[in-house]
Amino acid sequence: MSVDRDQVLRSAAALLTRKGSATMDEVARAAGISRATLHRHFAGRDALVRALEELGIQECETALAAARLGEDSAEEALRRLVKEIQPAAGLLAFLVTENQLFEDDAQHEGWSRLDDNIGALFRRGQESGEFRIDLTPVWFTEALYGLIGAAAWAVLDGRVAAKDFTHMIAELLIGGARRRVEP
Amino acid sequence: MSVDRDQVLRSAAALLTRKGSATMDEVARAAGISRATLHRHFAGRDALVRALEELGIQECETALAAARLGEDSAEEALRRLVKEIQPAAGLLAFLVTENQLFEDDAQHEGWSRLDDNIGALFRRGQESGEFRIDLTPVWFTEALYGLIGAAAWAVLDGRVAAKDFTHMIAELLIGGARRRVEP
DNA sequence: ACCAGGTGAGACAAATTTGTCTCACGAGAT
DNA sequence: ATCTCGTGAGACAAATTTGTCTCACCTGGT
Repeated sequence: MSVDRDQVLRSAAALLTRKGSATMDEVARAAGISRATLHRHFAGRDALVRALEELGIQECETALAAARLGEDSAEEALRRLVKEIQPAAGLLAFLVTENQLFEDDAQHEGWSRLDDNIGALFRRGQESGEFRIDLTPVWFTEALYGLIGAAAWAVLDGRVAAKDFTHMIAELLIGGARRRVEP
Repeated sequence: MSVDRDQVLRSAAALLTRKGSATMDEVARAAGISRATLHRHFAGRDALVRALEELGIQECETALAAARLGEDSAEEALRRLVKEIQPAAGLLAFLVTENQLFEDDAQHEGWSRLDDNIGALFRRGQESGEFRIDLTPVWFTEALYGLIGAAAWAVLDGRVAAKDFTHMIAELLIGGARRRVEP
């Protein structure tokens, strides 16, 4: 029976998210295949990580497209983005810790495209008066990534409920911790 | 001349934050010492990581003590905490990615102590009416760690200015992205 | 001058991981 | 029934990393 490449990547992501130092053998066993087969599909560990990077970027781009960042208010668009990106959160949490991907000067073009699109969303929110202007869109973007990673880890460890994922991130990012006075 | 153990740990943290897969040889060279000397001070890679964990916990505890989390408003205390914890941010960013530290059931007791203290701060803010109650103290705590890590990485990559560290984290965490209407 | 302690450089074996290969097996197609 | 393709299992060498050891050197104190 032929191996489902996508399923292998997803189980690899799940394992590597928990244990970034997992060997090719462990990755193979986690996917339920032999190391030989894993090597037939991915030339080596580098190729595997690169494939995971591709998958992560692709899932993020899908999420961005589905979130229609240019429509409605920036706040609503941001909530949609967080909701749509949740399935990719675990993979994303792994990729951001894989600093091997960023240590060489030539990082994947997909990340800058994503950064630009998300940054543009925050900029739109600032220009429309929704968002504060004393924090930069770049920081908002980085903070979004950081919160997604933190939430993914907290869910994995069982410290917070998975169903609260979207609410936790979006509410904190948009409204912060301060109690809002009823209008 | 005797080696400054603390300085070795700090340079190791700086290197491992950028490249988590650095070998003992690279760590030694980064510290300006030989691999033999590095081994004389830290029995192996595990011992080195554990020592970094100890250092990180200790620095966080120092920061917590200096921030006097029980005094003034929770918001003011939180701002002090972020400010005091900034020197440990890089080390912290490395430690949270070192999931080796958490994969065994017996994690360092120091982390739970820190979590408890920080969680208590957020709970105090909720009970005093400063902070919203639809997000849990646990999530606030995780989000703080996530934002600290994200900020540390962004500063390392030059995407944001180091001098904005405290302001970025505290403002986003406390006030969120939404523009506040003048009272 | 002498000594003691700490260090650097290098050699070495052991352990681990990786990449490649061969061979046998089994499911599905013809 | 036969063929073919993909897979599992295992062997194997190469590369990497680690841990340990020895020896020479240097510096500070006596």
